[in-house]
Amino acid sequence: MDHDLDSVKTEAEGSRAYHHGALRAALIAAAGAVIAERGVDKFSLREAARRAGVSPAAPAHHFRDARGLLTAVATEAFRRFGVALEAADRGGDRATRIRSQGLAYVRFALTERAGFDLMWRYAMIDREDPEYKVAGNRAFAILDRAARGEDAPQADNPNDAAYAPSIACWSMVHGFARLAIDGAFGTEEGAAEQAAMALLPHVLDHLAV
Amino acid sequence: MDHDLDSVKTEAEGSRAYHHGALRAALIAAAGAVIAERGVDKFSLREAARRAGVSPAAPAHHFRDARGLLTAVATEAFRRFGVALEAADRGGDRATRIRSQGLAYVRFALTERAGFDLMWRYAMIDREDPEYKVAGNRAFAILDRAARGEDAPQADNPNDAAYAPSIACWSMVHGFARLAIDGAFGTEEGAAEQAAMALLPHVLDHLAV
DNA sequence: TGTACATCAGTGAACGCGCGTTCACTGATGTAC
DNA sequence: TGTACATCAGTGAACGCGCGTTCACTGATGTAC
Repeated sequence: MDHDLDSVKTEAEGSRAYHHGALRAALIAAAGAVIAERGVDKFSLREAARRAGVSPAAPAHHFRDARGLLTAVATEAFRRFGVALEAADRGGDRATRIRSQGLAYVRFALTERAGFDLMWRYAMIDREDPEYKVAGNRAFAILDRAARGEDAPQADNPNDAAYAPSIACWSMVHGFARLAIDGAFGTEEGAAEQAAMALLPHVLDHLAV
Repeated sequence: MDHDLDSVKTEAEGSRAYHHGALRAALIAAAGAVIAERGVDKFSLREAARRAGVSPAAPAHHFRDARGLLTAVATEAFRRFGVALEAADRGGDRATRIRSQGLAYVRFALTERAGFDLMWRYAMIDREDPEYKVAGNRAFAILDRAARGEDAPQADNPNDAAYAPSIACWSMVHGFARLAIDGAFGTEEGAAEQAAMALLPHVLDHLAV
């Protein structure tokens, strides 16, 4: 959770004049806050600048454009995502690890909805950005190690059928998370979380690896 | 596939003056074409009106506002979706039916990406619209009958654990479809389709019902 | 069958909005000598 | 240690844009008598 604007700003306190000091980080935090509050669709670069206490032209010195900033936000989200998956994994047999990571996957999606949304919104970010790709691949690798075991052979082609067990896990938890977020289990406040608690453990029982 | 603007327009040809004759249908078709071409995010009511050959104020006579039009588009997409699932189901045992519908689910998502996207974009549509809800529930019921068998008991609460087998299927195919659409299996032209062909059958092997 | 008139389905101009980006600029920083 | 100056990181005004919706209107349709 890094949407904490104040903490970022405080770091730079004192140099409260022309030079912000940590504007790059502050803009990423502000942009995260904007999408968390208004939704990914309603993001605006001006609003992010406004929240960072800076003129609308300032972001251009740190990010090429709005897409560049959002790509950085998505990359950070992917990193936190990887960390969350890793932290949830307490070892054990494959079935156990898959359950732990699966629950963490959905928990992250529901907790950081906006970030999770953005991570996959390729219309708004630059998927070819190297840092974004690294963060994404790293998250998948963590999931893959749990699903196929620590020393499963790595195929050359990422679409190799050998990855089917991992992709099956991934698909199921990703689908569940998306359905929950998108209101398939109810649109009322908290419905997604409730459905996750009531249904996810049983749903994961139907995953055969 | 109903994004065929011309066919709708042709119906009304002759009365080429003030009254369009079938503007409601034409607007739905035009809006479908807009999102198919530019993506859901880039939809614009004015553009849809333009394509239907009508002034930007005209849609207001048939739909409350932009959201109303998009809700109608999403509803139509959900209907076609249900039809596609039903058509794919050639009977057989549960495993067979699940495979058939699962393949159809992903095929629909990849073929009608924009419509599929919109169906779940609750920021852009009115999820409480009765027709939308009916179309959505109907599609789920079709999937549910295949996954749990024709005469499985219906629970009162749609989040009842009894539905776990259906929601497991749903999650897996939905997740796979989303990942494919969102470029997780490659961002090049046709990568999603190729991944679906190469991976989906193996992925579905990991579904235990 | 003809006519008056209400209703319906359009027009097109105008509104105000917030957006992303560009521009010429200026203040602060840091480095070379 | 002091100073000149290049570079960096900001400003704020302005640009043009396309949008959704509103408005007063008008032409076509259909219905009551």
